[in-house]
Amino acid sequence: MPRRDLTKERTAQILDAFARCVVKYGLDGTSLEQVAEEAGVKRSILRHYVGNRDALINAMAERVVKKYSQQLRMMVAYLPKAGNERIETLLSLLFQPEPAESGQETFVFETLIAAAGRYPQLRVRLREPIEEFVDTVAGQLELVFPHAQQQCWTVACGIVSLYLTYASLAPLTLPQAYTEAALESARCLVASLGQE
Amino acid sequence: MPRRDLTKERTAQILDAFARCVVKYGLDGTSLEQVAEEAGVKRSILRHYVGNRDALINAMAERVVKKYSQQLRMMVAYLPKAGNERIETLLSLLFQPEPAESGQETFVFETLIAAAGRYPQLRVRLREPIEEFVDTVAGQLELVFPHAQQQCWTVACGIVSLYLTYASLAPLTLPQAYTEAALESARCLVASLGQE
DNA sequence: TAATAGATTGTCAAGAATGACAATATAACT
DNA sequence: AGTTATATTGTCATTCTTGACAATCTATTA
Repeated sequence: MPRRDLTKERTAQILDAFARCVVKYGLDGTSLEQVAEEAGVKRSILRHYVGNRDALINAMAERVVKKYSQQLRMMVAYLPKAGNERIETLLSLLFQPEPAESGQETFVFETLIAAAGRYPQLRVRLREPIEEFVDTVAGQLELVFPHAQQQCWTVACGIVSLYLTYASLAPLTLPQAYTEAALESARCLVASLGQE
Repeated sequence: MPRRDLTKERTAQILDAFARCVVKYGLDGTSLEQVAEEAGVKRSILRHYVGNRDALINAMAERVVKKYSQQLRMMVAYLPKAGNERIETLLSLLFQPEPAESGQETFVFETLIAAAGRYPQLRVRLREPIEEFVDTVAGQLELVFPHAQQQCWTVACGIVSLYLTYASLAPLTLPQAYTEAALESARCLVASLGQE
């Protein structure tokens, strides 16, 4: 007899709006009113479905983490099976010149990381996707370089680091040479695995 | 006949306080009142010497950029003269487990970068120290590997990227293994220069 | 069609943040 | 000691932000 439950839709709608606001005004620079307006709802609706600011931030972190994990899995699924090509494709996907829609995604992610110092709940929650990222890349490397798993993990760490900087410096709009250098460095790390 | 000009002292005092506040509450999460309190002055003083929020942010960016440049120069001056040792010392200085006082410094720097999207003045101003950082590292590498300057620059980009991630993930307090992996990756990049 | 649970809107009050400016105090110099 | 330029303090009005809650609307089902 009750009415259809809109919780999921509304929540998604609001969190997406929040993400866009974070890009525009910063995590602490956005008021709930702005988020509501961006989402096209009244602030009372926001309050009803998500709650206060803390709840909003936690919910968004949860959403970002899930999306990140999904994208990662999709990327791995998309890779060709041939060994060498597989790694090269992985790298070119990570360091493609247009992070496109993923750009906002990653920016929000980095913003949350930077805020982890003040929102301790985030610290715990955000470690996981980083570890997953590194482990996934390491796993792919091990497929091609089954000897020396230790070094695969180290290189994976390096690649992820390079990628994260590449993403976090995006707001500065540095010349493309920097991106290319990041990709080149990543290739260099991979190459080091084949030499011993 | 007038009174002594305190502009420099007060400004420094206020900007340092602002930096500490940014760590605690975020760039947009700190009110001018908080900054004033942290600095131990009235808000009117802050307004008198620095101005409104935009002026405060710009002034801090200026200060951070200068400090960064200084620290970089000091670090280079401190390096031993012997070629190989020189690079190794540089790396261990960058990736030392305790970024110590530099920790806050770098965090503020990254915060400003992340905000560059919303404060276009920052975008222009913050490119410079990044470029200087890369060029300086590249210069050091060229001392040891004078052939192939192109590759020195690429590797320098990689090292700086690794360092920045290492610094930006600090709020997550990841296991030390990640730091070590970053250092190891940096060494690996340097090693690649000696092989051709 | 009537009942119900949930969606949606509106409004109010308390508090925080900021900008502006008047007023006072004080060090330095003649 | 008096003058002067600057330091410092205090306060007011305006706007923004948020939390709370009452009131209304509407889809769904019996």
